[in-house]
Amino acid sequence: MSVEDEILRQRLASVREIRALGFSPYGHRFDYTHSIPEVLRLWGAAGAEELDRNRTTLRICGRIQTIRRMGKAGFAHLMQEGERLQIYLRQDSLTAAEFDLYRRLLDLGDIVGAEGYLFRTKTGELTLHVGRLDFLAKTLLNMPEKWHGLEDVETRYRQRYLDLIANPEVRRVFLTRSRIVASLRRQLEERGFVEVETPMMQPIYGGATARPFITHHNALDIDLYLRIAPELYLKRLVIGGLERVYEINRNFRNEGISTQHNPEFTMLEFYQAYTDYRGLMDFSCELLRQVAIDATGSAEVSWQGRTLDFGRIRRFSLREAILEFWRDGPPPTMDELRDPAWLARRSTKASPGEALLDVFEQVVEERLIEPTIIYDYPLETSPLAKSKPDEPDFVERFEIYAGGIEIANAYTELNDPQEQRRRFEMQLAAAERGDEEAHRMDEDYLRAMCYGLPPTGGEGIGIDRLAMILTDSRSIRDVILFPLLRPEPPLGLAERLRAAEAATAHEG
RNA sequence: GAGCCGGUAGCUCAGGAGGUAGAGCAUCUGCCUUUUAAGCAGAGGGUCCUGGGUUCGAGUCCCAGCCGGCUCACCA
Repeated sequence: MSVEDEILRQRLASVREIRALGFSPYGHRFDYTHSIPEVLRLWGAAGAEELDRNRTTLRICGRIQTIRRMGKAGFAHLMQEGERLQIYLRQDSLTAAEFDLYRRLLDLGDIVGAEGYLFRTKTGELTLHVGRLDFLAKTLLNMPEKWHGLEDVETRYRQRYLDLIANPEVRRVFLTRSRIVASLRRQLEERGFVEVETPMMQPIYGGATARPFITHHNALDIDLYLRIAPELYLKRLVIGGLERVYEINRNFRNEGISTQHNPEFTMLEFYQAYTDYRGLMDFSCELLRQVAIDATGSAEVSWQGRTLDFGRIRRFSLREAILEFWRDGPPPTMDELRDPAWLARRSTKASPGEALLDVFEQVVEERLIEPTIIYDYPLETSPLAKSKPDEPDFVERFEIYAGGIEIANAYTELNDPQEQRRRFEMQLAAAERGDEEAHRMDEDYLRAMCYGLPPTGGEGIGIDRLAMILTDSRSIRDVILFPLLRPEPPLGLAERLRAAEAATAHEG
């Protein structure tokens, strides 16, 4: 018999004994007077005499993290909400059943409730002297090892609950992620933005360049696409008079998986009527500075051994950045960056604009460690952005980089329907040349634009990537609770549970 | 999709010139009423990822595959 099956049988035998002693192995409501973090906050600094003088009865609960049995007494640590408190149990303070429960039937990972009073041990640790012990939930499988936690990356992702139990820093990462989202919501709400939800299943996908997931609706007998972006729906809402809207939700892109890409990822998109990309740059700087403070306590964030200052976000135009960050010999001149022949020598891309962006991505992108705004992008790569009045081959668009990755993309929205029609037609031509990711013609969106989209600025912020930066995480999987993995083969657990149940039933 | 690295007990990991598989934690038994990586004494536990091949003999060498990680490509 394998170790796991042996443990399974032992634990199921314990379940029967716990019941026989009058406890419930899968308990019931437990009204604790204080959570463990509350206990630590209230009494963490209280001295031994003070605790003895003001002896109060508390009820606490949590998962058993360590247990040290010493004959007629012993200690355990209970873990709740990421913090732990020691409890002390002794034979002469408990009923026979309670002591038996503690002595023979508690395993690491079990969830218990305890009532008692606080004291300090010889070594000074705050500890609950238990007068009543309650059983709340049994663990049937071995918990991860206590010294090293859970290291196996695959298990950490597949069984995130174990990761959260065993690795306190993982818990902190996801709490920080939650604070990031809360901070963004609060800041947007304070400025009058309205949160909305737009379709995830779309008949025509758009708003980004990516391959989609396709699904099927049976009753309507139509294929639908999981959205690659909410952009076109949010702008319809701006047309409808929701002048400040935002959505924080999932996008789905049928592309490769990497440390920076998960097929489903979370995006904040917000639109503000009557502003432009300059206005959004200023807003973004405030937004990111405050998010950094709310998430980490400081606008200066440590990332992979460097310090990123979200209080001072640099700004370069795309072409300035190429000159600034050029490392491969003497930098080109601004005239060369404007010269299609020069660009064609530097990139295999079809058009000068695409080639310029290609050069930027080769030369600059990974060097943008410090938070940086890059603005003024080539028109060809931005089918939904308004062009610059004085430079029609470029659009009023910027991206924000930090840690060498793109975390935001924003532009002044194109609001001329005839120009939008021409851009769609350019995309169709690209699609005919074989560009799988080219934008589709979206006449329904064109119709909406024909009713008048006010001058508007719109921005998307990649929440997962922002969370990576603000939690010092190297992989997007470390900030997504359940990243996509290939499915596991069948576990055979139901069969093992059935066998163990049959075996212990015979013993009983 | 390509390259590199990895997969040994429930967990964390050693080991391996080819010759019956190791530690710590966890589990079980015994002792222990202020311990805290509790301690002490003993015991059980393995498809060394899978399938082929070479060999008297493969966990170790070779090939293929599976799963994962990293890098690159695509992308945000």
